[in-house]
Amino acid sequence: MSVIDELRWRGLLKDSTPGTEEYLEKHKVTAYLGIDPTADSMHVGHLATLIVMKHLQNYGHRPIIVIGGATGMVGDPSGKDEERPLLDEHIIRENEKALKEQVSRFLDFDEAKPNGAIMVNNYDWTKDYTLLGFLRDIGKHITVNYMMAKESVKKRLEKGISFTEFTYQLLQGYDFLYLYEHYNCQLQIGGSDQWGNITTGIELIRRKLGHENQAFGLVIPLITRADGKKFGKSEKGMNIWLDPKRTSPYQFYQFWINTADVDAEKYIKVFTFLSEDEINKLIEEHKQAPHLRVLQRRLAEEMTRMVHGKDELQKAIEASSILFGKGTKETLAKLDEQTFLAVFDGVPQFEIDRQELEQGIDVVSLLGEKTKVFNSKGEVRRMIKEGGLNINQEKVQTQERIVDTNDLLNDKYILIRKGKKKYFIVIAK
RNA sequence: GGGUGGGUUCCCGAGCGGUCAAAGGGGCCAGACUGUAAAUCUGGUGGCGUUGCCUUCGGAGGUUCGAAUCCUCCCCCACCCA
Repeated sequence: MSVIDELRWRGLLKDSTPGTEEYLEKHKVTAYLGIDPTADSMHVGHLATLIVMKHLQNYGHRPIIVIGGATGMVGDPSGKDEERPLLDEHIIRENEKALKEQVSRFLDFDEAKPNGAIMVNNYDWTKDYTLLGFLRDIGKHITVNYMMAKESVKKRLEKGISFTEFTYQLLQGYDFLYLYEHYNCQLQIGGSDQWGNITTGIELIRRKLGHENQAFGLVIPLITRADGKKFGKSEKGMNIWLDPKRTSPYQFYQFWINTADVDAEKYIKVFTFLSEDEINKLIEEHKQAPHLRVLQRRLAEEMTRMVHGKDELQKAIEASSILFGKGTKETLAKLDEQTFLAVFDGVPQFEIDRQELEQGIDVVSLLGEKTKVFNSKGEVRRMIKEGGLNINQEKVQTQERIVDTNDLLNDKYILIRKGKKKYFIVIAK
């Protein structure tokens, strides 16, 4: 099987420029993927293209990760309705460092291997380029007509697009040209929104270096959700990050566990490296007994292990079974402090004065006033009335419920649950 | 610069002197059912000392016993004309 076939059955191939498949079958190439250093961590939205890079590497091709230090300073209009804020150099450098570390978890950066991955920053070859030089060497080869025809530009003509963002595709096109010349990089990978930028690069290589120079592009489809919501966000719309400091491994695991059935079938192909046979077996198994959710479990396992490692995966599974399995007041009380904190890592925490607790406080003022777990007392009352409030896994029956030091777990914590799966911790200080 | 239509609670949007904490929809929250799913159904969705009181309808003033609703000025948005 060729790498293209592999990507195709996995649903990772949306489109590629003519001749890509044939070329990849006959040659080992160098392929590049650009990542914007807009944050100091990637999120699950970055995963799909990164995984394509890994597949390429597995098939003997060499991946280059390009940190968009320069392009990030300009801003890509693709898929954006409005002008983007610019990033300054200091932030970009900081972010680059963090991203480097993350990517090396996925790709093999072993320099000794012919297809060892490398990482570069386009700021390094762009920063000293003079305006005149750029206009003469690069701008001369591409017509404005060509640039205006791009979807990303066309969409913005009504609303307005700055010259800076208009130029973006040339800048990214130049990256491809530079990499082609210096790293023999012939393939660019991207999301489908990158098609326009990628083809500009290919066009630039051909026009500047001549027709015998072949470069290719390959884009993956937008990863969607069956319910139409944007993939890669938590219920609250927060990004699911790869950095455990931003999204705890437990939350990360839960993100995948909560995948809808139809999506799970799709995602397990896209995001894991399991074989086609194995995946088909899992899908079959899932259809036999959907309530066991083997697909979601396996997906969450594979992803958490890939991103956070075996130990963190184990902890996430344990935490989940305590929270969603037979979690009772008794099992909670048995947890030692360290395990408790690990399980509830990332759960919002609130503090309460210990002395007040010794006297006993009614739930309503504790949660609605003293700690602000809830926005108002009215909200707490409402929640109790609806039967959606639990303290240490026991349902709160009445508004008069008094909370005192007897409710403390490990003599320190009170576990609040709202609804089925929203947790809060109150800490006695 | 001229004109017209607008700015209402998280969002859209009704209200156009009292019966307005403000219809309806969306979203969100909870409950039932379930598989930590989907769909469906039910309830909730400004605050508080909750038969009541307080704050809210772009901003500031004013008229009135009483204003989201009327008047004045100002700010902002959309469209049209120059």
